[in-house]
Amino acid sequence: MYERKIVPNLNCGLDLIGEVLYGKWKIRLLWFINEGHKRPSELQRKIPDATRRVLNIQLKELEDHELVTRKIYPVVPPKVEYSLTEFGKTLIPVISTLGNWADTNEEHLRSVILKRLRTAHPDFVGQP
Amino acid sequence: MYERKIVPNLNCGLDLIGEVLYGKWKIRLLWFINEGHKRPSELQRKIPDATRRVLNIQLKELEDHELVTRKIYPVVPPKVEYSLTEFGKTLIPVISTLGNWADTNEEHLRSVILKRLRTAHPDFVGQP
DNA sequence: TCAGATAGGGATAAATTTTTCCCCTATTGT
DNA sequence: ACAATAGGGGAAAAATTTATCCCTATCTGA
Repeated sequence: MYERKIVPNLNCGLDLIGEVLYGKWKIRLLWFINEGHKRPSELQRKIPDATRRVLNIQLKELEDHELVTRKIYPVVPPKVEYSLTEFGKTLIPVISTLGNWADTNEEHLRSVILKRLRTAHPDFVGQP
Repeated sequence: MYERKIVPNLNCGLDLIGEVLYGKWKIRLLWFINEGHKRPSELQRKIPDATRRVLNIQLKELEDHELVTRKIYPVVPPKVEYSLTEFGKTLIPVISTLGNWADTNEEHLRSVILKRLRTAHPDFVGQP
C-alpha cells in the first residue's frame, strides 16, 4: 500500500470531509450501495468507468472509515455484500443535496465544463 | 499548463460535480469568498496550508467554471477581488450542508480518520 | 537602499491517485 | 481439461494534482 509522506491536517470540518469523501468514486459508491446495489460486481456494472481495483481500494477506505460494512458469505462462488452503517446513512441526505444541485444545474454545468475543456485541452472532442 | 490525457466522462450529475468541485481547496475557496474574504492574500491567510500557486490555479478553474468572477483594480500595488457569481451562490447551501454534517459528526469523523491513519500509515503521529 | 506587501506565472519536482497487467482461490458446466 | 464466475491483491506504470523554487513589477515605509 502507498505510504503517505505528508500528514493531512484535520483542523476544520471540511478537512475531515476531505479525508473520507475525497476519492473519485466514493460518493457514487455510497449512493449506489444506498440504492441497494450491494455486491462488488453490481457496483462495478453501475460504475463501468472505474476499474475493479480502484473500487476495491475505495470501498476498503469507506469500510475503514466506518461508512460501510462488508459482509462475506462463505459460499462458492464467493458472495460479498456491502451495506451502509448508521453513520454512513447520515451521509445520504448530504449526497442528495449535492446530486440535486447538479441535476438542477446540469445544463449550465455541462456547458461551462465543456467550454473549459475545449479551450484548456484543445484535443478534447465532446458533444456540441 | 498540464494537458489532460484522459477525457473525463460527464454522464451523471455526480460526474459534473466532480469536474467543478474536485480540487483540494475549491470548496474552502468558495466558502471564504462567500464570507467576504475576497482578496487573494486574504484567502491565502485563511488557507495557510495551501501554497499561493495552487490557490491561483484553483481560483482560475472556479472562474472558468463561472462560479466566481475576478475583478482587477488598476491600482498599485495591484488589487484583485473575487466574488461569487449568481451561479456560485447557489452552491453555498450545498456547502453548508456538507459543513454541517462534518461539524455534527466531527468527533466520530476525527476518530475513524485517525484510527485509519495509525494503522495504514504507522509513522503518523496525531492527537490522541 | 533595502524589506515587505501586492499580484502573478513558468519550470520542475514530488506526492498522490488511478490504471494496467498479471496472478490466486474454488466450484460449476461443457 | 478448460472456460466462466465471483471475489481478491501485488507491482509497476501512467496520469494527475500539489508543492517548490525562482522571477516579474510597483509602491510604501524604515
